[in-house]
Amino acid sequence: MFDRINTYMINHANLTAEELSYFNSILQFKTFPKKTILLHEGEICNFEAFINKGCIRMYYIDENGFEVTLQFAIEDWWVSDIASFHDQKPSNMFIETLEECELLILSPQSKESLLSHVPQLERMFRILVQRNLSSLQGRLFKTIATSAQDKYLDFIKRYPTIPQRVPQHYIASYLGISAEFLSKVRTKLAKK
Amino acid sequence: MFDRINTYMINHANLTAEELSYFNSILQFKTFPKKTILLHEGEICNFEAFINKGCIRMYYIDENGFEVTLQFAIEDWWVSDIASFHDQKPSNMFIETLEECELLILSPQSKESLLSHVPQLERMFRILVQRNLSSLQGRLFKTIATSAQDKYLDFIKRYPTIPQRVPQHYIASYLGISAEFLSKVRTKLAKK
DNA sequence: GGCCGGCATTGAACTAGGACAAGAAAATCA
DNA sequence: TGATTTTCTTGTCCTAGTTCAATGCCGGCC
Repeated sequence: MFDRINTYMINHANLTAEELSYFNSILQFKTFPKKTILLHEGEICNFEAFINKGCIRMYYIDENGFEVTLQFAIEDWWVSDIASFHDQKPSNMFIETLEECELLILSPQSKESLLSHVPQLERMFRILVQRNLSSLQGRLFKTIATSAQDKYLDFIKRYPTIPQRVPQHYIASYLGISAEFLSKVRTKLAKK
Repeated sequence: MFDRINTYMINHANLTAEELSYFNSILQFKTFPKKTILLHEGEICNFEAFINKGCIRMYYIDENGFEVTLQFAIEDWWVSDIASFHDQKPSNMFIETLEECELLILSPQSKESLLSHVPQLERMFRILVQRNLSSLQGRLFKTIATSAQDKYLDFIKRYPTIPQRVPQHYIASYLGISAEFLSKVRTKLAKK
């Protein structure tokens, strides 16, 4: 149950055996069926979840029902709306399972106590957020500067396993193009 | 010289008088003329700079010379390519002054020693990055989901002082639209 | 096995925004 | 002050991507 996350922790921080077992003790293990909405717009996000198994999507919806996928997340990723989690304010995104999921969950209180017991994890979480920020910066650039085709090619290169796991129209909504146009891009690519 | 940053620090962390003066002691004060490139693509970013005075732009350029402005920053902002700064790896962005600037600078070493002397600042920097991440998430959404006009209106609402300080075509490159089209959007808005 | 709902494809008509070009206006500087 | 460079505007034509609608497809479920 903790294999995956412990391997992860060993690679991302160096904790003593006691620290690691304390960490494990405060995690809550939960499973969720496919298509469960873990966070609704307007709710406060009270989890920071490590994906032990499964696939999750974070997305926004505007007034007209237009969806933008912010992120897909699979095994070994942390998922949360950090702004909402951290400031305990209503989120403006949705988080939804795309497959049956096994999650290891930190609540705001357990994270708080984790950080006070193991202060060096402050650093790991900071780095996690930094990485996230930096890759989002790069993505914004590509979203603005490149064609639909290049975005798609870049996507399958960066996330080669995702297309097998999630419906294609969600990928379109990640790339910021319509599902129909993604289909056209793909058939054009296939002809080469 | 330290007024502005000390006010900032008092609002964002609570340090003792000694900690604050230690903090001041490791900052390096520097001024730069307008249009100085502080960081070139390919270089390692070795500063995290607090803007005491002036205005700065961070941007990407693609192979065809197409520019995307990632961020404008003015007084009270921190500016850096954190990924490059933190991992000491080449940056893929540019950072440039748009006005004459007064900066208070942390080097990687001084930040390191700052964090080991005043570990609670780890938290302040993490929160800074989190805020940044969260606002970038919102921006990506708007970039994809809204029209040029709405993006522009949103921009002047969020950053009302920026349009007076920076050339309009840079704003266009922030919004992800052409300078010409921004001009058309503006004349259309002016007619109402 | 048949039906149903989500998903992908394709085509035709349309549009937001881009590219280019040429001036006008404003800022910079000697 | 005038000269030069940078910025902004306006018009025309063009295209990448959208919207809408129709069709087919696959997988799940009774």
